[in-house]
Amino acid sequence: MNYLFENINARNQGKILKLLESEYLTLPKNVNLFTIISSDSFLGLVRTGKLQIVKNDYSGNRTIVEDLNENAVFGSIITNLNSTEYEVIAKEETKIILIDYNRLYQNDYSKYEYYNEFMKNLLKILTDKIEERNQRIEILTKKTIRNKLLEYFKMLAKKMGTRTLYLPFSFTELADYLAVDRCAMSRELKYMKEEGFIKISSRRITLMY
Amino acid sequence: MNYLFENINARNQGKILKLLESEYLTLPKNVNLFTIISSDSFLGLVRTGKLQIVKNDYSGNRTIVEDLNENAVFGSIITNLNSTEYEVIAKEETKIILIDYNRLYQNDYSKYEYYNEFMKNLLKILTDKIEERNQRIEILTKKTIRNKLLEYFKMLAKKMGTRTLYLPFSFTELADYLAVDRCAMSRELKYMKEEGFIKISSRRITLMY
DNA sequence: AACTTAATGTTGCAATTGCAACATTAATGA
DNA sequence: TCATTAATGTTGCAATTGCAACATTAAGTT
Repeated sequence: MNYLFENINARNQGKILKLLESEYLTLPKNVNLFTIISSDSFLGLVRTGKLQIVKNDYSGNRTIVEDLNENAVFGSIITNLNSTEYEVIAKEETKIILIDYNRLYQNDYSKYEYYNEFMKNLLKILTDKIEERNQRIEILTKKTIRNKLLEYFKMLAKKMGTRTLYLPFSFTELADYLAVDRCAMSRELKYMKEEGFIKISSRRITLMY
Repeated sequence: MNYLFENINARNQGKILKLLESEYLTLPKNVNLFTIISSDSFLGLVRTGKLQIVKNDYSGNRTIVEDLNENAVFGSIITNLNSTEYEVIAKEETKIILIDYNRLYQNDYSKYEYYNEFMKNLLKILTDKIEERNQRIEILTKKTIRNKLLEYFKMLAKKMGTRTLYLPFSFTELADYLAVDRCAMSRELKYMKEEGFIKISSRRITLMY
């Protein structure tokens, strides 16, 4: 995964963080970031731990918008957090850095040679995010649960380079990701097993085609 | 819409374009960019005209991936074009600039004060693209055609600030965008009209709720 | 270990949808 | 203008799906 401070030494990292008025924060497990801060105009970086961006819509549904691990970048620049519907939850104790992103645009830092490197890194990260979204759209565009599953498996298998893949999340979360009813998905997976298309043992799935 | 050369004067624009080994191209109407060039590692900018990125999948389906108007930015940085499945078609005579995007990452241009501005602009554009994708995902995640339509209308109405909105594309394309069967969508729109939810006259839609 | 909560599996049934086939209207171009 | 192509509208029907309700198993907590 691309890292925001790739090719920037510790000293210059420090300078950038100071320049951008960033702050360090430690989120205890299960705590929502917005119970600690109120602004959403930041660019966040996960230093250690895991976060989850969760949306609670008006009808009480809870959806995972994004899973964030070490080095992941988040914030309104990527996902609109500008609404009380969103929570940023620490899945375990998590250390983050928050950068005031208005400052990214306000000033001209071109005199600092390392700042350009930083911008290039950020660019790569955003490109990855777009790719991620495109992939999900590609999947959501399929018309049947089976085709969504197959597209998703294909993508994972390609990423891993094998016909055996490990789901990065639970079946409940997978159903969410594919935007289908969990029970209907469970049924479809059963059919696919019965037809010999796939083998499943817990989160390991083997493609037989 | 954000523009790649916002706040950069013509002279510096020229310098950037030279620095990045960009080239000018004019695409005649209905011509596919990839019949003219073969590389896909460019960052494209539409100067005048209209482009459409179209995907032809293995089963012969043709989908519009993206509509690009004046000042729009495109390329593999945003949509993966690395496959013969994709076409970049000019809907009318279109003038574009192609920038070799490997050069964006390879060199350090921080000594050029305007380059930083350019990177900031690019950042904003990518942020917009992510937002666009997030919006579509939000819509595709709805489980019924009606809810997809309502979410889409809501979004458009919000953008326009009125309860009357103009579809930016045809119903056939809308069905594509929502990833539903056109006929089924047409039926659902009929029901919504009958129930007094909306009024439709050609591409103008009025929300009655 | 005992308890609680979350995840998974299963199924009947009604609602929604895709598909196919066709009619009608609008847009395009020679 | 006339012809051709594209877009839209309509509907029956079968397939797919969401929903609800419940059983079972796994995971997490004290």
